[in-house]
Amino acid sequence: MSDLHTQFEVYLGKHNQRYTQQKKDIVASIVTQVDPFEIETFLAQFNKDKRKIGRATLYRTIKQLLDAKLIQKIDTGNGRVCYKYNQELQHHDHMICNQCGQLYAINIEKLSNILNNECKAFGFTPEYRSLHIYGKCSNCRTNP
Amino acid sequence: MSDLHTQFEVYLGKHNQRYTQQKKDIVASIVTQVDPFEIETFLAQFNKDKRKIGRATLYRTIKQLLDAKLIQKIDTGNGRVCYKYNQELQHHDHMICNQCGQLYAINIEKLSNILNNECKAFGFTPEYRSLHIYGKCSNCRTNP
DNA sequence: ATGCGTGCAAATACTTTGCATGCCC
DNA sequence: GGGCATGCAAAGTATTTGCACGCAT
Repeated sequence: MSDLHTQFEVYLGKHNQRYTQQKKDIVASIVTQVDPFEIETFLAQFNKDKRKIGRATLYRTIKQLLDAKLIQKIDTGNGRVCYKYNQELQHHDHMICNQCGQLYAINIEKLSNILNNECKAFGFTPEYRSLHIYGKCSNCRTNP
Repeated sequence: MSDLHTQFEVYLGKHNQRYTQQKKDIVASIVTQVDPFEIETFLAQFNKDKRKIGRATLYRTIKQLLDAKLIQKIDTGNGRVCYKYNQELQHHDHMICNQCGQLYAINIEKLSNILNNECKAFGFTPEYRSLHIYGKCSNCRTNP
């Protein structure tokens, strides 16, 4: 049983929603997707091997997974959209190279404390964060 | 002359694109938009007062502004999309309430230093960042 | 039996593109 | 005059929704 299953089950439980067979199938398929996937491709591939599933159901499940922050929506900027399994839920901090597009996960110890304090001072209760730093990685700086 | 004009002009110059009257009009209108705006609303409002502008031109300009990181695309998650002027290019830090969707800008002094140091240690040259903290704002916590 | 979840199809929203025309260098 | 930018309309893509039906409690 992969983590995604468990995490999604917890989420659904909290929201009084059922973990149906369709949702289980979708999740099982998502964990096998290494790269970001598009809805139509996913659907086609899914309906070829497995029991059929409706587009609406997929979108509804995707929406819940997004809400649970278990997957991520990626807007490619050319009118296409894809979704990606958020493998490391604990690492929301990333450096992204503007040149080669490579994504590096970082883990800044002190950050959580600082941010929690800031939020507290504001009366805001933090639950989740996403930090993206864009720039140039060492590779691209030395071999432009 | 607002900053956005200048910054966009620089961007267009770098990319050998012209800063046409239409683009100037669009930019002039964007800087007056306090809140995130939707394309259709923007277009309707625009074409009421000012010289007419085509939807395609707006989208093409929006794309360039996005690429220049001068505006930001926001996916509300209910099938609607809006765009927002990145007022303070230095301030990308926001708290976003998961319940009411309200966006609060924050300014954490120490953050830039810490992040710069982290990146430096990694050989990464930072240029721009976006920090989003999701949670619950004080309003929604007291009036759920 | 009740109610949530599903699947279909239609509706809606968003974005890009081909092409003719216009404008700037 | 050449070439990029615009505007229109149409095409393409993405996502939501109404409704009837099914399945689990």
